[in-house]
Amino acid sequence: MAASKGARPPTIGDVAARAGVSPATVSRVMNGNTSVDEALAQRVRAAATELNYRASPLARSLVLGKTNTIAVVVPDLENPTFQGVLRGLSRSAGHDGYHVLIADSAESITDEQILAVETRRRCDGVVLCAPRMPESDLRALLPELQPVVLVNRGADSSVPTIAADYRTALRELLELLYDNGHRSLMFLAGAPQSASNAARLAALEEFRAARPDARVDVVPCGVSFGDGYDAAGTVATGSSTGVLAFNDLVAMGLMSALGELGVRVPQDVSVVGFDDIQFARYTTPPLTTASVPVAELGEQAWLRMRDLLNSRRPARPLLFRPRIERRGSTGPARTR
Amino acid sequence: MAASKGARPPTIGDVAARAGVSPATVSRVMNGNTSVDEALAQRVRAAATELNYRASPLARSLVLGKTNTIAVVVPDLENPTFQGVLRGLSRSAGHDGYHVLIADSAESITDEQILAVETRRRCDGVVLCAPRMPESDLRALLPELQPVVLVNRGADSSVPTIAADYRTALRELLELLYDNGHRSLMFLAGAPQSASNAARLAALEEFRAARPDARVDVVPCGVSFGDGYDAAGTVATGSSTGVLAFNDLVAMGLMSALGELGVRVPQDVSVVGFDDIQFARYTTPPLTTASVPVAELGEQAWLRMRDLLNSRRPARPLLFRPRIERRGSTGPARTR
DNA sequence: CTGTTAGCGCTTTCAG
DNA sequence: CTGAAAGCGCTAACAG
Repeated sequence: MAASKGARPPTIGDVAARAGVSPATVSRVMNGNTSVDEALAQRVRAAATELNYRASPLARSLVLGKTNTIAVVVPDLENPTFQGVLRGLSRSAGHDGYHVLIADSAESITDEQILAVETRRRCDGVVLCAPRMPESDLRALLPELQPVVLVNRGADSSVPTIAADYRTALRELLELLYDNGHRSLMFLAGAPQSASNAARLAALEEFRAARPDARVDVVPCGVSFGDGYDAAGTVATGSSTGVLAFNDLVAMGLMSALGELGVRVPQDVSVVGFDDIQFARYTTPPLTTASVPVAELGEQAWLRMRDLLNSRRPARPLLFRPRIERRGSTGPARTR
Repeated sequence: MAASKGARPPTIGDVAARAGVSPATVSRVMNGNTSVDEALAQRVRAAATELNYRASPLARSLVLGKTNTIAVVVPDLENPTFQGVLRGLSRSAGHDGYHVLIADSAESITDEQILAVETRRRCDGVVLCAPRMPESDLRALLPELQPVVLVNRGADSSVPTIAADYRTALRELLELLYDNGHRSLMFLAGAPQSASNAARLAALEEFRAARPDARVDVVPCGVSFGDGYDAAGTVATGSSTGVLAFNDLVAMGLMSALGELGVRVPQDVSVVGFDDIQFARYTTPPLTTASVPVAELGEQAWLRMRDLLNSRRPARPLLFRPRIERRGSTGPARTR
């Protein structure tokens, strides 16, 4: 048996002693350096196995100058988007032998920066999801964080970016409603300072320019289920026949409250969401939405990070084009 | 300005040189050791600020023998339960200045153990969520992982455990249906080997013993939306008036498919879920379920871990009693 | 091919 | 109160 009670883990010295060689030789064997006599190598491996030896990642990291760990900082672990990014990132990084340190800033924008810097020092790079961080703060932060990959948020071209094309997707959702005869639309906006909200507003502008006969009201709302629920009154009393929720959560909250108010979807009002979270296809009616492949975002973020870590030039910035999922929550416009 | 292009981070030596003191003194100042002359301390702090110096966590960890990091290993980051545990854990550990390393075993039971051991070495302890790991493997693993906290799974009393009381909660759901006149019940079972499935089956046994006039069929199903969806046929053609889904996901999938089949909930069949995930209250009809405070599970896991790390005797094992949320998906039994 | 030596960046006796 | 020196566990020249 190896480890007994409270025993400190065996060191490379222990293995060396047991195998009757120097620590350097043990190191060579453990790292697959072939320039070691096979007989010796055998002895070393045997000793290592008997002692259940594993090199201390800490010590290796210190001398190698790399931790084999990356950090991901997210504003909110409760948000399905970041959960998906984390999942994709964690899986693909793990696949390449990398570990993931997670930093949840709990929406605190000030903490976020400190957190990012502090976390950065414990690992080899950081994947940053910071949709609300002011542009200027971000610029100041980025150099300190390198290597860094940005998710769902642009910067100068010096830092790799993975993002979903919120603008184009919302534009397509607007067109979908328009094609169904809707001329009076309502957009339930998310966090005013967020990058993805800005992208959506840009889509609105494009749409207004292209479709002067349509009208789109912007109503401040929020990003959560409850926010959508609370917006039902505004929707019910308004004259819009089509509502674009900031995301699926908002759309689901809205539909739920609409149902209680006796407003029928899609007969009375069409509703579209955004993200295509796991539950969107199972609401009643199933939600029309733009499908954002969040796990792939995370996966691609890792691929970029991996390039950076290997001092390869990272692949070009990726702008995922969400797929429009047309389901039961949208239908022809009805005169109200 | 401090850091310029590609500059390596300043070391304690750099600060010492700039302040005209020894590294030891810098160390003392940075660690709040008061036995340093205030004038010197000022100079050191000034130098540190100018250089934007921060002690390398890596080097500190090596010499201090602690990383200020814990790991959490989960079988699946897609599962809302583990997402919640992670969230609660991350927030509360972060609050105490600890970092969280995440290991997603992607349901691979073999990898899980290797992953756990490997991850353990990079940090000070691990919170283990391993509902499917065979008992014997777990016992063998635990000593290597110490300090360790177990979530939703018991072990000998030597290791702190946080769990939800699945048995009692399912028992209460069974009684709820019984009290509504249901005598023919169906349980859609989850992963056969999982600890929480076993707890639910135990509840079934209790119920059968206490209510001999009721009948409960166990149907293998699964844990996901799709699994519930696929079970609708069995439910629709069966004679049960009440269905207990393994969890909310399954219940939602089931209700969705039931709707398509023209089976009304709760008029034709009552459905209960389990977990009370964020969306459960917004399904149509809203889902009756047992509310498991997943984030609190994570939070309490951290509290236990913190005790362990400070070599305090951890607080007693915690068994969260889920709260029954009675909503619209359950009603009086109907003769079928 | 293998051992010796010198660090990685920090903390901590131990002297002075 | 402060500095010199040793060492956390490992790897990477550099000799032999």
